[in-house]
Amino acid sequence: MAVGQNNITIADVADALNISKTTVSRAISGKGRIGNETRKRVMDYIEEHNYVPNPMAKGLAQSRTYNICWIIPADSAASELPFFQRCMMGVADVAGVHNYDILLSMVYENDITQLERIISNKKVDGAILGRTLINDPSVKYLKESGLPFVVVGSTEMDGVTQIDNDHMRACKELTSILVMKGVKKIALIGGSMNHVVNRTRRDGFLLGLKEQGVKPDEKLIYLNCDEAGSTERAVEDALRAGVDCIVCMDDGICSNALAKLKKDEIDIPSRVKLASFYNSMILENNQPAITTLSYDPKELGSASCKMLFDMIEGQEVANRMLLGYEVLLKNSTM
Amino acid sequence: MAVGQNNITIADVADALNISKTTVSRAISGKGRIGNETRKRVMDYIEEHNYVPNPMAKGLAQSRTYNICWIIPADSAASELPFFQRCMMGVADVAGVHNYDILLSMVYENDITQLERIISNKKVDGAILGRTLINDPSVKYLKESGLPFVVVGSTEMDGVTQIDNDHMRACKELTSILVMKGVKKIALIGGSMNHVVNRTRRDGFLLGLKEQGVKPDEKLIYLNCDEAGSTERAVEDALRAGVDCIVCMDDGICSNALAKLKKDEIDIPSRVKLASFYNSMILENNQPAITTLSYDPKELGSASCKMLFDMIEGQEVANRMLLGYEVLLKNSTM
DNA sequence: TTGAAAGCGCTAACAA
DNA sequence: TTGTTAGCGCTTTCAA
Repeated sequence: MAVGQNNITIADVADALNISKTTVSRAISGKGRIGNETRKRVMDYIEEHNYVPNPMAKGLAQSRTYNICWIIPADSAASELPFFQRCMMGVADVAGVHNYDILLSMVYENDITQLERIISNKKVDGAILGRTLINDPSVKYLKESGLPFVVVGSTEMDGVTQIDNDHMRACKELTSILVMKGVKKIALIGGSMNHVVNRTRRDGFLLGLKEQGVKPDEKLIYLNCDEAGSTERAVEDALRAGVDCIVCMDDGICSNALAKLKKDEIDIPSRVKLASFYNSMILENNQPAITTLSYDPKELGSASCKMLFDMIEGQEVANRMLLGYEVLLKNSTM
Repeated sequence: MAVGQNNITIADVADALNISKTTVSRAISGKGRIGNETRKRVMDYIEEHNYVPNPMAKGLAQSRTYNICWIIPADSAASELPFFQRCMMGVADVAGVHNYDILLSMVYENDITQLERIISNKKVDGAILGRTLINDPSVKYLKESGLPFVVVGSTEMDGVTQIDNDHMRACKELTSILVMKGVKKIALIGGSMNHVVNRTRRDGFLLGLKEQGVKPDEKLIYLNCDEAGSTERAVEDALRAGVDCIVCMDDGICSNALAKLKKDEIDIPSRVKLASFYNSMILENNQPAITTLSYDPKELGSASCKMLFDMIEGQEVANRMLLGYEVLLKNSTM
C-alpha cells in the first residue's frame, strides 16, 4: 500500500464510529476523560486502518513542530571531524524516543541567516548548538529568540544551559601524568583561541603543570595553529628549545605534528614524546599509537538532547553539566 | 526584540491595511492578480512590522512541509567518513535557496522505523538517500511511499532516480594507468559487496585490466574486508603472492593497509606500490602521499538536491546522472 | 463521559 | 483587481 496516499483523518474515524472528532482526539492523546470502551473502539479502528495523525495540523493547533534544530558549523574544517556526526547520533536517538525529528542548520562564523530563517519561521521547538565560539552570534541570537536551547561545549555567556566533557580536568590529569612519568620540558600546540574549548584545554594544561609544581614556559605554548604550516613551525621551534614532550590540543594538530616529525625522521618516543588532548582513529592506528584523552561524543549528544526536552517541557535544568573522559596511555609517551 | 514572540499574522496585516487576507496572501506569494500599489502597501507594512509567515499554516493549507529528508546510515563505521557531511553541505546549500530545510533520518541496515515515521507523518516533501545497499529497504520503502526521492550512489532497483560519480570509469582509468606505468601483478582489496559502490569499483578495476590486456587473478581480489584484521591478512597474502601493487577500494581500507605495511616495514613504493579508489586527508598527508581517485561529495549533494526539486516541481528528470572525478597520481605509485 | 463549535494561520476556488 | 467563503486536520474551551 502506498503510504503516501494515506489520507484518513480524525474526521473519518469519527464518522465511521459515529462519535465526535473530539472523542477521537481524546482517545488518541490520552488527555481528558473518556470511557474505556470508547477508547478501545477508537484505538482498534485506527490500528486497523492505520491512521497516522497529521503533524502539521497538530502543530498548527498546538503551536508545536515536533522538530528540534541541530546546529553545526558549516566550514569544512569542522566537517572533517567525526565529532559532530557522532554527537548527532546521540541527539537523534533521544529525539526519536520523544517522537521528535531533527532539523539541520548549518552556520558560518559570520553568517547565521539559515538559523535565523528556521527560528523565525517557527520550524522547531528547541535547538542544540554543536559548537560554540567566543562571542558566538548563534548563542546571542538564540538567547534573544527565547527558544529553549542547549549548548554542547562551553560558552562564556551566562544564562545559557551548557553541557560538555570535563576538558579542564581531563587535560590537567593527562598533563600531570606526563610530568609524573618524568617529562621535563613540555610544549603545548593548540588551535584557535576563538574556540572556547581550546582555552579550556590550555587552562587545564597549565593547572596540570601547577599541580606538579612545574613552572610553565610561555614560549613553549603555541596557540592559534590552525594550519599545517604553523604547527610545523611550532614543532621545529619546540625541538630547537629542547623539549622532551609535545602535547597537541586535538587530533588534527597532532596528525600534522606527526607528519612533520616523520618527515624530519624524529623518533617517537625516544627523541620526543607525543600526546593529544583529543583522540581519533588516525592517532590510534599510528605507529606508535598516540597517548590521548578520549571522550564519547554520542553520550554528549544524547545528554544534551535530554536536557533540551526537560527545558521544552518546562522543567528546571542544571545550568551546566560535565561528562567524563578517559586517559589512554599509549606507546608515544612510554 | 524577542523573535520568538513575533505573533503578527496575515489577518493583522489585512486589518491594519483595511484589505482582505486574500489580498495580503496574494501580495506575499506573488500569485494571482494584484494592483501594484496595493502590493507595495502590503510589502512595506510587513517589512516594517517584520511579519514572518507561519510555515505550519502554509503547509497545512498547501499540503507542503518545506522540508526534505536527508537519509544517512546510522552505523558508526559510516559516520567516520567525512563523505556524508560534505555531501550534506551541498544538499543544504541548494535546499536553502529554495527556502527548504533539511530533516534528518538515520537508518540502520535493518531498521528504518525512523524513516517510516517521518514519511508517514508527512513531515517532508521529498527525500535524498545518502547511500544505498544491495536490496536496500529504504529504497523499497521510498518507492512504495510515492514520495519524490533521489538516491546518491547507485541501486540495482529500477525506476529510481540516481546520481553518482562515475566510479566505474574512474576505477577503470586508474587501474589502466597503473598497468601502463609498468605494474605487473596487482591486488585489489575491497569492502563489503553489500554496497553497490564496491561492486562498481571492482567492475571498474576488472575493466581497467581488460583494457590493458591483463588477465585478472581471482586470488588477488580480496573482498568484504570490513575490519582491519581482514585487510591485514589480505596484504600479507598479496605480498606472499608477489604482487608489486596493491589497490584499495577506499581510504579506510587503504589506511589499514598502510598501517600494516608500516608495521612490517615494507617500503612504498620501492617494495610495493599502493593506490586507493577513494581519497582523504589521511592518504594525502601520508609519507609518501598515496595515489588516489578524488571526488567532490559536495557537488554530489547539491546536484542530487537540484534533481529532487525538479521532481517535486513535477518536471521530468533523467533517470541517472553521473558526475566526474580526478586521478591524483602521487609518490606511492612512482 | 461525550459533543458542538470555534479556532490555529494560511490558501484557493468562486464571485463580485 | 479585490473580497467572500470554505477549507487544510487537529485541539480545546464550553456545554450538555
